[in-house]
Amino acid sequence: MQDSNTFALHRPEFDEALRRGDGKIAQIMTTQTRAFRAGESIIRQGTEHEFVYRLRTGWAARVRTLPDGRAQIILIFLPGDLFAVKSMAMALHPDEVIALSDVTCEHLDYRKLKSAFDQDSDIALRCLWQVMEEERRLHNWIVSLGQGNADERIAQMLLEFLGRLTRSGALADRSREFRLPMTQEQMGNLLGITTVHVNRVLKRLREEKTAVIRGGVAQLLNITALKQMAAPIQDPFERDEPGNSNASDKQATA
Amino acid sequence: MQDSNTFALHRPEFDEALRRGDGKIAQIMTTQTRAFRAGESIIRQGTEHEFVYRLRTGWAARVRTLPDGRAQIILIFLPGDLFAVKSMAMALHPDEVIALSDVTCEHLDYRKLKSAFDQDSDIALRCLWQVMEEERRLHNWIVSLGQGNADERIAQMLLEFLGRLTRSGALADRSREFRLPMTQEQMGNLLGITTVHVNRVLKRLREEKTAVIRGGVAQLLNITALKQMAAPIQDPFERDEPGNSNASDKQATA
DNA sequence: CGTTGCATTGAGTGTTGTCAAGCTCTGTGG
DNA sequence: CCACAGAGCTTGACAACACTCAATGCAACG
Repeated sequence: MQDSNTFALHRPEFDEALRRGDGKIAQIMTTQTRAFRAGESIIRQGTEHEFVYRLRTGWAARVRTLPDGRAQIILIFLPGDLFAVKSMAMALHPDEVIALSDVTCEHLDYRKLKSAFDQDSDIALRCLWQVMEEERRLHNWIVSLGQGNADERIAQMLLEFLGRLTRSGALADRSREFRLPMTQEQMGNLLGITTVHVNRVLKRLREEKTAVIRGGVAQLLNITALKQMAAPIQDPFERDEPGNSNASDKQATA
Repeated sequence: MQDSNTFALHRPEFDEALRRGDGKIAQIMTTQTRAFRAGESIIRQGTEHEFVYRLRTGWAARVRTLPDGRAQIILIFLPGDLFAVKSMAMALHPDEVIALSDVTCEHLDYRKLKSAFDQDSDIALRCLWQVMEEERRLHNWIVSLGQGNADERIAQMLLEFLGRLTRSGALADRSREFRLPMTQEQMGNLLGITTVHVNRVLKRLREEKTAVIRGGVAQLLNITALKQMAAPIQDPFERDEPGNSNASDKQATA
């Protein structure tokens, strides 16, 4: 979260406060650390919860499991993200949060965070920002699910991961390869399509040398092509973000 | 927003503060009122915005319009809702907000709200709550779009409207009829299906005497049937909400 | 009466889902 | 070292839900 682009979309006058808040939260949370294995449940559906979490390493996902066994992944959390900020105002969690890979995360009693929240506007702003940034992603995702076909959704997903990892500093600026700790079934649950269809699209992307997703690693070989695929449903701002789309992308694809 | 059920899902210790915050915000905003006709744009896509709004009467929607002309309605605002709370932290609006019916709303410079926010924790909590409640609805909507078929989505939409209107006090507790100021095209844009298909499902609901949507008015004739339709994708908490599902519903359907 | 916006309906198409089988890889235990 | 099991990936054949295109109906309005 050191990268100055992290807060690029937001009012400049808050940038400093947000960065301070980020550091402060990381600091007050650092005393309480927990580890989870891939597949474990970090927060269980329907439980009362007392904690706000900060993901330190690994990937996690918010999942809603339906009575008939279907599941929808609502949101993916990457290192640096806060989650269950809602604990501060909601009694019960409607969804489960599971570890997609091995995970370490810090947590803090929501009452403690709430009092820090009241006393320190940097911390309040950082929490608010997390909620708003998530909301922005949720909006994008709704557009994706509502209007996009399978190709568009998959391209959008890959670009979102690349962008978030790059902006959070977890990835070298020019790197187009990252660990993607999700099975095709999980991708299907995120994208609202079946495993079989995820597989068909990934196969085509591989054949077309656009992207190779294999063994938990994603290589985005042709960013331009992915952007063209995702373009119809893309967040209008996403295109202008630094490190995400610029001249070098187009050159890199030749 | 007088109804005590409004905040039923949330930690009881905050209920009072939320209600106070709601009143205070309504009060400080009440000086600045604007009116819009159905179809007008309240906030334009991509513009810089200075205001936070509170919807007083009428329905509004957050819409993302895609380059190729498709549109997705991301969220529906009903009377009492705050919107563009994000103005406090984001410079540009990625989406448009349009008036679905004739609308009146109050607004306030985000800086003024921000300073009220800093000085009064009731107000801060009310803003935070708005964002979180929206997030809850967004989560539900993602499940709906990702996992539901057209029938399930339409049933879910109708029940959500009924629940929100009832909880906000805009509707008598036992009433199953409300103004629904949306065209079938707009419903399609909300539900992620085409106008033609919306029409076919509504026709069937009408024939089955489950619900009649006509001339901007919705009559939910058979709530139980609608709940059965929506059940597979329903928010687990939604079922337990007061005024939404209870014995009287089942009786009312015979 | 035209016109305009919205609702309705039909016929044909296609993207995606379903079902089912086989494959690959990895770890484990004999 | 091999056999086996299990998880995840891959593929094919077929079905279906929803889309497209296109026409018509209908009411409100100038």
